[in-house]
Order: sequence, then C-alpha cells, then structure tokens
Amino acid sequence: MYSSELIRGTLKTIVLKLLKEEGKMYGYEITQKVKDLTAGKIQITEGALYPTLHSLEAEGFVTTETVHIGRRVRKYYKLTTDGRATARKKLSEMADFLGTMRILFGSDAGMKHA
Amino acid sequence: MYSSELIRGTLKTIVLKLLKEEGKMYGYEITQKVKDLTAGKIQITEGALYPTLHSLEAEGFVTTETVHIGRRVRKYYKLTTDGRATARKKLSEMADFLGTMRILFGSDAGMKHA
DNA sequence: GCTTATACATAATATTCTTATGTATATTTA
DNA sequence: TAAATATACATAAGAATATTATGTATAAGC
Repeated sequence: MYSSELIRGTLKTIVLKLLKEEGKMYGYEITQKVKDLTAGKIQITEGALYPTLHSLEAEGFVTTETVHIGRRVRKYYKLTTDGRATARKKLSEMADFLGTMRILFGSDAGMKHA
Repeated sequence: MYSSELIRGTLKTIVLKLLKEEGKMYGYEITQKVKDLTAGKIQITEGALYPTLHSLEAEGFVTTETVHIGRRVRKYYKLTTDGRATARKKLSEMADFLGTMRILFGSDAGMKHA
C-alpha cells in the first residue's frame, strides 16, 4: 500500500477510466478491479468510493441502475454523455500529469516494468 | 495548470526531491524551480508551500538558515540525516506509484516526451 | 512614481480522504 | 452447523492538505 497522500486526488479519475473501459460497474466491483490491477497496492476504501460515486451522479456524469442479485442489491454505474466527455478530459490531463511527474522525478521513475 | 486535485499529495515529495538534488533552497526558489521544470504546469502556491516547509522542519527533516540579502531575508532549507532517509523512501515510493499509474492508465500515459 | 518581482507568513475555508460504524445477505471453512 | 469471511450498500466524525485571501516589506524595472 502507498502512503495514502499519493493516491489522494486520483480516485475520481480512476473511476471514470474504469467506467469508460468496462461500460458499467458497481462499487464493490471497482474496489476489486483496482486491487487486482495494482497487485493490492491501491485499495480503495468504501468511505472514499461511495461518496465519490454519489458526487459523480450528482454532477450528472453517471447514471445508476439497481439490480437484485438474489436478495442482495447491486448498484451499477454507467457514464452519461457528459461523463464520457469529462472522462476524456480527465484522462488526457492524467497522461500529461504523469509525463510531468516523470520529468520532475527523473525519466526512470515509474519504469520498473519496462 | 492541472486541476489542483492531482497535485494534491505530491508537494512534500517534490520538496524533498529538490532539496536532495540542490542541497539547499529557499521557499521562493522552490516555487520558481518547479514552475520552470514543469513549463508552468505546476505552480506551487505560498499558502501550500510554507506550511509544508514548516511541517518538514517540525518533523526534523530539514534545518533552516536565515540569510540577509541586502535588507531582505531568505530562509534556506536543507535536509537532515533523517530528511535524507525520508527523501529516499518517498522517492522510491513515488517511482513505484508512477509505475502503478502507468499500468492503470495505459502504458502510453505519461510518455508524451518519449 | 507605478508595477512587478522577490520573500516571508498566517487564517478562514474547501476538498477529499481515513477511520469508525451500521445494516444485511452469501459463501466458505473449521 | 456455527463461525468467519466475502459481498454489498451507506453515512458520519475527524484529519490532512490544499485554495484563496490577506498581510508585511524590500528590490528592480519601466
């Protein structure tokens, strides 16, 4: 796990990226997907995720659909047209930002898997 | 300029990195250096920087030396032994984190200058 | 003389996260 | 089969870290 301050600020962008790729996802699924993709290094907490999802909905970037699985409830999130535009913007900003970080921290930073 | 949320959490690490490289720096110099290195994309505000420097000092990671330039005052910051160890740790964490971000956002992310 | 740059600092506010707590169903394992 | 773990949602109190605004003062450029 990273010291949480680094992850701070990236959550919304991560969620938008996943929704853009997967079409629709529910909260718990998002936490597991991120955990998988990052080998457990990033573990999104529920206290952070659900408020973020709710705020994305309030901003009109996602719509929800509630599905019953047996007696349990799942709430799927999916991007709106606005949400797709925002995702594109945020993702391009993130790509640019990561490039800038690589300049700041040396071009070998973040290349462990190369 | 990036939407501020992305930069959030990286400030302390940026400062430690610069101090490690430059030996000693004063506050204003740090803001200019970061602005230069990032082509203006990251502009550290004073309200963020000075509290951060003060907290690094309170934690024992830097010492200060006040120098008079004419009638004006400059406060130089320099890493302690503890500070150097922390810098190493933070920088390696940052490198790892950037690698993880590149996995999450696609390996072309952050490679604009390649 | 006026504007901009240099150089420090702090306070009120906003944002975003952690930690703790709550509810409930489903599955695995001892 | 009882207990533990996993699935699945949610919110509230508090902490951390930034923004924005404000304050003080000297130096340089136009």
